[in-house]
Amino acid sequence: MPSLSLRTTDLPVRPLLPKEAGNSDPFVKRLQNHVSLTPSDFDALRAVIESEQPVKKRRDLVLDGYEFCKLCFVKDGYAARYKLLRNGKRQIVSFVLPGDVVGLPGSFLDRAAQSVIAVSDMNLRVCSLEAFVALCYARPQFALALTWLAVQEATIYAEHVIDIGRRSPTERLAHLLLEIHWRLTVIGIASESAFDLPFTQEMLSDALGLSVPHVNRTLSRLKAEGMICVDERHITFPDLRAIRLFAQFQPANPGRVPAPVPIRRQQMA
Amino acid sequence: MPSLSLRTTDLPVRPLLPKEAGNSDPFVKRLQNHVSLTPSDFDALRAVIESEQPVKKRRDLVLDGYEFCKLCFVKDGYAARYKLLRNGKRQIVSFVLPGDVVGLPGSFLDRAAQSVIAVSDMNLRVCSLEAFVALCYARPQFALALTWLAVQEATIYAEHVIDIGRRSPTERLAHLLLEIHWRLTVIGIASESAFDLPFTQEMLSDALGLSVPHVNRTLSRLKAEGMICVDERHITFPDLRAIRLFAQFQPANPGRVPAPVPIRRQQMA
DNA sequence: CGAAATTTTGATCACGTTCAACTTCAGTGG
DNA sequence: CCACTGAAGTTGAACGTGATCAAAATTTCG
Repeated sequence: MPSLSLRTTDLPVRPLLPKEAGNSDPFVKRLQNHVSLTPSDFDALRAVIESEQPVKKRRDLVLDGYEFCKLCFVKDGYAARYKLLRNGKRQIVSFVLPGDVVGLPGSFLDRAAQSVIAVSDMNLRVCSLEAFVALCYARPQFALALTWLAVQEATIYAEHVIDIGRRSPTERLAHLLLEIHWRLTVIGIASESAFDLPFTQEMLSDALGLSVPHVNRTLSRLKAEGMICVDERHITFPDLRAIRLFAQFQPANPGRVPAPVPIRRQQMA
Repeated sequence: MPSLSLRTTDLPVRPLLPKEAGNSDPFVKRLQNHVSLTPSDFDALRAVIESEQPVKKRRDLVLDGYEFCKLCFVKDGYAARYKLLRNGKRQIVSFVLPGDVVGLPGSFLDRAAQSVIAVSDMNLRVCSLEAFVALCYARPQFALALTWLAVQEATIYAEHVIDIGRRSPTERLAHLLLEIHWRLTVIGIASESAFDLPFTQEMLSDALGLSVPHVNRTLSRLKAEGMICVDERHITFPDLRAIRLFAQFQPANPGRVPAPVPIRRQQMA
């Protein structure tokens, strides 16, 4: 059984959230999609980060059923949230990309409801939930940004429910590929109509509720119909609009948090 | 096409969040599962509520693709979040129970990603997202409570993904019934091992990604195996532990928000 | 290089959909 | 009071999709 939790004392502390973090760090980038952060906010955020953790491919980061109370901001690398069932089947609930938070939602529950496994080598920035909550009390914009992230998470899950429940296998796969592409675009590591798929067909099948052979055939079908081109793991959409229409994909855009208007002025409006 | 949004001027304003709200209102009850609220907090919450809205059965509260920027706290009644697909199929993403928030997650996006329809007559307490956010800036505990609610929402969705993706129809249906039972228990309108199901088999089928006849047969199967008893819409679990084990149902318990420790003391710990 | 993981292809079959008919029941108006 | 309507639940027969199992081809990695 893989070890339960990250031991934050494993490694010497490295430079955390370097000065140019505003531009480079994918988590910060996502925060800034929702709220404006002052230099002082950056300092405060930097202060709650305990350590930077490298993680090896195939390591479990969170284990279903165990308590986990860290927030890990993914600096780079990929992971998957999944649940193993009694019958041996596995359902992948969502893919974790750079800028995502491992421990959202797991760390908010008394015990995690799913496991999270690294599907590539990763680098995480770790902080305790307690410290982050303290930050939220001091600077409510972080609490609101966190709400927005949680909402975005929920929205993605909702689309997965729709995919698996009622979309045909081709639509389903197309939709998932478009989702991944979109999320990679947001953090700036995909071009406008192509991306490198970091997941195997087995993972796709466990995410889509299909069998591996069927995912393979469905992938071929998308290729044959000219909706995608595949070279190794590099996926290109020859006509992005067309495939988005086909899969009914709408990028879910959680807007910005309304500005912190003083209550008094707001009541006048 | 049903009308887009609640017009908050339709009706004279009724008494909002009555004094005994602390005990009776299901939304307040859920908030208090996560944070402690002072009388002053109650006043502030009451102040952001614009109106109380009755809604008729079968009315759409939110329409997929349109902007919606209210938060509606469900006082009583039931609703369903769903998406209509091109092929005419419908996927229900989640059921909305008393104490839930219509507009979570819809109102946080530039345009709602799903529709919400009332499946019974309902009563809602409405406030604007903007006003609630202002409240969150002034009193961060509301922002954190909101985060916790969003996380809980995401957790429920994740279970739906697992249901639909990899659980057998019987497990799936059992799991959904247990989820509804559990959520009704939390707000105090279900007994320990029985509840009144507010949804039709057609809705269950659209939530589970199954056909209506199959839901019917699956329901019969659960009855035949003695896992549930059904009288009209009243469901009883003769052996709650057994069926929870069978469906691998774990009530997801989003704990309390860590107390607002002053930063200084926290660093000493 | 050898071993393991991943992708690809094929044949068979079970499960759940589809379609259709029928029942029951509540509400409504003649 | 009864006929009519529409919603909800129930049952059966036929069909098709996608799972399952198996094996080979290919790639990745230690």
